[in-house]
Amino acid sequence: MTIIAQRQVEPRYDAVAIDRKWQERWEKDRIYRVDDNDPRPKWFEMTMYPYPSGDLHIGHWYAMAPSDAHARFRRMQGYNVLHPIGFDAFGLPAENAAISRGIHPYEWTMSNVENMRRQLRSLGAIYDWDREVVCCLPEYYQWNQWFFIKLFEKGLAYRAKAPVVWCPSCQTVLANEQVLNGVCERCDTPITRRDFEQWFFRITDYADQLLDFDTLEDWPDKILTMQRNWIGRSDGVDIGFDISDYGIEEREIRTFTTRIDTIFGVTFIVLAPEHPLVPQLTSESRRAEVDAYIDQARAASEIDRLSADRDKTGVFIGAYARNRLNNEQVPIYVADYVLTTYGTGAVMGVPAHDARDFAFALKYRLPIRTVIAPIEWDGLAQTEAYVGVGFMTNSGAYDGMTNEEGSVAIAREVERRGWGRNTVTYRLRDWLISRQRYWGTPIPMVYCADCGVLPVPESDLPVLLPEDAEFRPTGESPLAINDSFVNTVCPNCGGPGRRETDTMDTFMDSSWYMLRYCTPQFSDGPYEPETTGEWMPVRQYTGGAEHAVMHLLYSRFFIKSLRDMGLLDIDEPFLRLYNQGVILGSDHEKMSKSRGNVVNPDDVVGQFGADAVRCFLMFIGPWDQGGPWSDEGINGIVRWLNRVWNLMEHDARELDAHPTDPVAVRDTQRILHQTIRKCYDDLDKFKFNTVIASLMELVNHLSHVWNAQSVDSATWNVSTEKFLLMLAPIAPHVSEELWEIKGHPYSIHQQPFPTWDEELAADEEITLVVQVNGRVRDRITVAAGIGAEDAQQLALESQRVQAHVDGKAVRNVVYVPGRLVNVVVG
RNA sequence: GCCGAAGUGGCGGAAUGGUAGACGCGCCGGUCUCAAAAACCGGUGGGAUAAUAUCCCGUGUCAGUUCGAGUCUGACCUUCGGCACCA
Repeated sequence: MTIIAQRQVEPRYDAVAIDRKWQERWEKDRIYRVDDNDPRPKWFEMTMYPYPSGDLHIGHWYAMAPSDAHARFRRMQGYNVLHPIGFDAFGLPAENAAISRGIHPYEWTMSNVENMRRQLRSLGAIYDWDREVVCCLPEYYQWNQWFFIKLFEKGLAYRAKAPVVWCPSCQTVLANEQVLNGVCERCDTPITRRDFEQWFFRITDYADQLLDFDTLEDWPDKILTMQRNWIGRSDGVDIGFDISDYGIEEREIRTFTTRIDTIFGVTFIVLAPEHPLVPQLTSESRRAEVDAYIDQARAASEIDRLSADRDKTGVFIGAYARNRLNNEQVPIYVADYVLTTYGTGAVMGVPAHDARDFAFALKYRLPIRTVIAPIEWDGLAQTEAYVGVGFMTNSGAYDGMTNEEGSVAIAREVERRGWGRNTVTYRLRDWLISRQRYWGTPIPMVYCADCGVLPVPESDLPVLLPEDAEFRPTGESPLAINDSFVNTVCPNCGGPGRRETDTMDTFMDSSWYMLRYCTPQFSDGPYEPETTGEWMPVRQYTGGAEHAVMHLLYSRFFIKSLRDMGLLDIDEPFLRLYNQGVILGSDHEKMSKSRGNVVNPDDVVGQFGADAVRCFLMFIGPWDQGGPWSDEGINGIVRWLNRVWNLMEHDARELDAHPTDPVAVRDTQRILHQTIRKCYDDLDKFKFNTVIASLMELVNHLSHVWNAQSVDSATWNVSTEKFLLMLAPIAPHVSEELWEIKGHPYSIHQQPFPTWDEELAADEEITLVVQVNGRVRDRITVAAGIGAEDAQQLALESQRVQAHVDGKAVRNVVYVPGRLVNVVVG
């Protein structure tokens, strides 16, 4: 034990026994069971479900405890609240654990789920366990398959070649996280890329709809910005450069540009290394060099390739393309800063007006021709790319126009001549669904030599994941070597067929799990439409900001596609979103075993009880900012709950033996009602840290009046009762126990949240700050409703103000009602 | 690199453009005790000063807007998060 641990404050009540007592009682009485037919308005509040990694981390508590407090608050506001929990149970870690420990992924996952269920129960949350969703079970994943087929039938699922990261030594596909500095994490072999036929969802068909956030009620601006940037809509022109001289099928290279106004400045063309025209256009004398370059480029990650810091590299392929606007022949290069996944995979190089092209031209000594003249241009050679506005120059008939005018005019001309067209490009790419792995939902498709690619008939679902599959890396996709799985019959002709052996991305599971929570036992479809329609959309979603662009975009796409298939009549899955931050170790670093700063929730809950841990996590700081755990800091919360316990144990009748001070009664009343108002507002906004701070202030005040015996028992009883109700959502066990001790009827969690009276919360007197030239010089106590003239007069009469005015002329007096007077002199 | 966020006492943090540092930790002093812990009471940004009088400085840096800036604007510095097969 460390010195700090010895100084730990202990609860003065048996926290563990109270936790257990009430968790069992609530379970027995099923007070958190959610009834679809409850007449109160429905409120669906979800927190992102956890991956069953093994043990509940304090980070899970940080995500779950405050969201439970918020959901409890909504319950106390009179809503029928659905606040469910489940497990995101497919995924790579189960397979890694299986490989390293020889346990089947199913067993590893389900034993983790079992353990985490127990740990999650210790939170004392309002989860209705009858609605738990575990998505690696066939009852769940069969509907992934059902949805996949629906999307396929709708034309939203298609197959195309796509590169995967490949380890040539292990002969297996790697996830990005299995690659460390360009080598395989298992065997240190440099990685390569291979093209596989894989399944995609056409999320790009929904790009513009996904950019429309109008029907969302409250999402953080930063998430909207990240989604907007991720989708990356660019308006520009798709324009062809003529290559008809080469006698190949393609007669032009299609490029995409947002700066068609700079087309007269094109001095080269760059193709992505993966561009299909590269092998066809490369001259024989350049082929060896080009091929070597492509091999090297394909090993690099996209992040590296796009890095502007990195030296631009490329190779001339020995071919030229003609710029139709000025009939110039420009050289064609292959370079890895151009990506095949964006635009057309080819760009026109305009070094004078694009920073990347400028760096490239400098390196390969390509001409740099200014075609947009900056205002007050000195005509000298450029030392960097000029991306601003200006006048068209060196641009034939367009010279003298502003570049905005030139842009419109050139685009019109290009379109008229049939050389190109106005178009929109997105950075967003289609959603790659296929994973060459075992532990996921089998993709329900069959390949027949005669009939082609066919979906498994609905009546044959689910396509079960075979239990006996070899999931260790062998160079093949795990399901591909399982003959009894692969071999099937064609659903069309009855002849031999082969099953698809890839599984689905786990983001498929999380794209619709909110629907399953509404009617989790329903067996005739993924969800029962009527009840689900009553709960959906989710009114409040909480989770980490790391899901800003993938999960949250995929589920939005999913719901919109279901709507368009007539399966559910809503536009968005989540109306409000709140992102909690990250809990750090007490050393302010991310928690990790190697740093030794990991906090085990079972340990601290066993020592202080669930409520102290819940409250401390909420008290650390603003929930969206995260913050460091502190072994010393939790003492403050334990001490506070002890003080609360003390106060609640007092016998209020003792107060009536002493004279009552009307000022103390009025102060108590006012502070109580101000606290209710503050808690109500701040709980609504997830500002738990200030909720607890204001409850502490109320407790401090109640301690003072108890010590002074200055209020009557009625005032005391009203105050303590309302205090406990405000404590209930954040500390459900202690508040329930004290509620019982004070003789109130079970359960505190079925009571409404207290309301405040504005008149009782109002201040009669306020402190008016008096400034001279913006510096505080005096504070005067005045009636709350004081008028401007009286306030200004009082301020000017102040001795301290007079000393600073010091005979100088008063030029202005600013009065902010209820706040301050600022006397401006000089 | 691109995109996003954040910088306030010894520490976590509070503050509709209007008293900077609420609340808590820690620390200091006191009460209680044989003693310690716990508990309770009081103090606690820095500096000048005999002073709880008064004055000056103070919210990453430098400018700006304003009667008034932690808060708004611009530039810069630092730290953190995401970047499409971790989920």
